[in-house]
This record gives sequence, C-alpha cells and structure tokens, in this order.
Amino acid sequence: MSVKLNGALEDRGAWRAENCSIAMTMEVIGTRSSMLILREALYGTTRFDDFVRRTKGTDAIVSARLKQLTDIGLCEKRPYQEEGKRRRYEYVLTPKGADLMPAVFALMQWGNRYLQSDDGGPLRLVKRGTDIPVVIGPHTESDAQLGIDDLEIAANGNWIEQGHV
Amino acid sequence: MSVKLNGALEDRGAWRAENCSIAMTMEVIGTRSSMLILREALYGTTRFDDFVRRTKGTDAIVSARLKQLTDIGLCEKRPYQEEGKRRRYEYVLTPKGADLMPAVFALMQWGNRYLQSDDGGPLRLVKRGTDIPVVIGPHTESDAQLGIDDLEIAANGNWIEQGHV
DNA sequence: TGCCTGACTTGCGTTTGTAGTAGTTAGAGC
DNA sequence: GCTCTAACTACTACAAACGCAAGTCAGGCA
Repeated sequence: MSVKLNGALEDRGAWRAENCSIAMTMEVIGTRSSMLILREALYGTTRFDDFVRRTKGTDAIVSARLKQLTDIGLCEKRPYQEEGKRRRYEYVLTPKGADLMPAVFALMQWGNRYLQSDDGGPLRLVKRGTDIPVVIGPHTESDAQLGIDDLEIAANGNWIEQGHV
Repeated sequence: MSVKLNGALEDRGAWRAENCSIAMTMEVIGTRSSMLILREALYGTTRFDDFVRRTKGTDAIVSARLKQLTDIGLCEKRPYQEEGKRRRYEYVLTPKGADLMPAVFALMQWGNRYLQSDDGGPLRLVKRGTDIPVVIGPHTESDAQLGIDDLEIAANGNWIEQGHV
C-alpha cells in the first residue's frame, strides 16, 4: 500500500521531505473555499456573484479568495462590459490555475467513490462528446493524455431527477 | 479554460452543485496535516513517531489526525510487536486511503511545476524500475492505468546533492 | 521497585477559515 | 441629482487548525 522509494531515498530514515510540494500547494489552495471557487472556475463561472451563489459562500469569503487566487496567478481579473451596463471584472482561469484540474477532479473522483451515500455522486467526468468515463490517475507521458477541452461533465441520472444535481 | 457541461447541465444558472464531492472530500481531508500524513503513509511510514518527525508535526496534531483518519477508514491501526519491546500499533493505509493517491500526487505535481523556485522540486514520480516520468491526469479507463505498485519516487539530482531532499 | 521510553492525551494560546450582517462604491438609467 | 445594482469592504463572532508544553500510561529492564 505504499510507493517504492528508489536509490538515495530507499533508507527512509535518512532523509527529510524538505520543500515538500504537497505542503506548499496546500498552503496556497488548501481550503474548502479555494477548491470550490476553483471548481466553479473549471465549470465556467467567471463573475463574482455567480461564484458567491454557486459556492454558497459569502461575499467576504469569495472576495478574499478571488483576490488571493489572482495574486497567486491562478486566475486573472479581466474587464468586460455588457452594453448598457457599466464596466465589470470577470475572473478567468490562467493556465497555471487550469493545471490544478487533475487535483480538483481527483478529489471529486474520490468523493464520488467513498462519500456519496447511494450511487457515484451527482456529477461524473466523461470524454467529451461520448459517454466514456474518465478517471484521474497516474500514467506515463506517452499515454494518451486528455486536456480540459477533452472533458465533459455529465449528470448522474437519479440526481438530476431529484432536481438538485 | 473550462470544462464542457453537457445535457441538462448546460444552462449553468439552472442548477446547483448540491452534494458536491469536492466539498465533502475537503471536509474530510482538507488540511495540511492530513495531506502530509497521507503523503508519509504513501511513502511507507507506519509508526507514530515517524509520522511526527517526518511531517514535522507535533504529537498532538499527528495523534488527532491519525485518529481521524482511522475513524474515517483511510488507515488501519494494527498491533505489532518487536522482540524485547512492548506491543505497539502501526497505521497502514487501507485501499480507501490509498485511493487518495492521485489527489495527493496531483498536488505534488502542481507544486513541483509552479511553486518550486528553481527546478521541478525535490521529488518526482517515475514508472517503477525505469526513469520514465509519470503524470497525474485524466484518461479513459481503457488506457493503461498505473497503480501504486507501478510507481516509484525518485530524487531530483540537485536536491539530493544539497543533502536535504 | 523505580527508571526510561515510545505513544499518546490534555490544556492553552494564536492564527486562520468560515459565516452573517451591514456598509460602500461605480456607473447606467431615469 | 437620485436610484438601483453588481461588486466589493468592514466588522463581529465562532470554530477549527496549529504549535507548544506538560502530563499520562504501559511495559521492558536495571
């Protein structure tokens, strides 16, 4: 149930996990609210009040998190203007932010499998334009890789019937 | 920069992400200390004081987290006894816990890419017995999947020279 | 019997995340 | 100039995570 450690790492007592990328990443986006905003961004949400409603957060939390995420460079604040409306800002994922997709969906995948009472949870990931399930996991670079544009979110039947997805 | 939403989900304003697996998963293991303990478990650590030293946590935190993780069923408390020592307990990952591997390593992968100052971070994931890099990402089930036993952690050259990995 | 060590547990203080409510600002429409 | 709304900011309160220190407990050993 554990990964092999090679070469110089084999003697686990002899080294420390300094500069651990996992720890560093958790410090940056290791909160529920960050993850949910990231989720929404991956689902295509860009506007402030949509983030608020869809993550069921409060103005204060969403404001703080969006600022934090833009500071770090996970999303970008862009002006836009609908006609007859004043200029607003929208938040769009940068490539850096979009690269968190595997992490976010890996959490979803695990939750679907282990935390949903009945079936596999409300949403599932499929290959775009098909019904072929997509899994998040390790593979070699030579294997076919799917990008964000190759993915599609589908609703699980019984959830959509219950009307709340 | 966002995933396609299909069918009934297309109108993003018309549905709420209820019972979100991402949120549920974050509530269960969404802390730095949980992730680090999970990391250590994936690296093969099983004993209490090793968790403490290797995650640089405190007794209190590690104790609380290990209890929480065993309660949830991510790891199992098993008695063992070295000769001449008294009976102790070790904590080993269950399949449920090991299934978080993609999430944990996806965080590592992102941190390696974006948070490490110089190179790609101290540790990298390769295919076991080779030097072929492994990436965590979406793929279809028909693609070759790698399990925990197919993976190996290797040290990045310059980090090991600096002696602290 | 008393000491020692590994494996915890408890208590306390600080920080961070979360939640609710209220107040502010920019600019289009009237 | 006034109103209205999206997009914030500020304030308060509570809970959880974290860090430190001290205390407990079991059992092997001198």
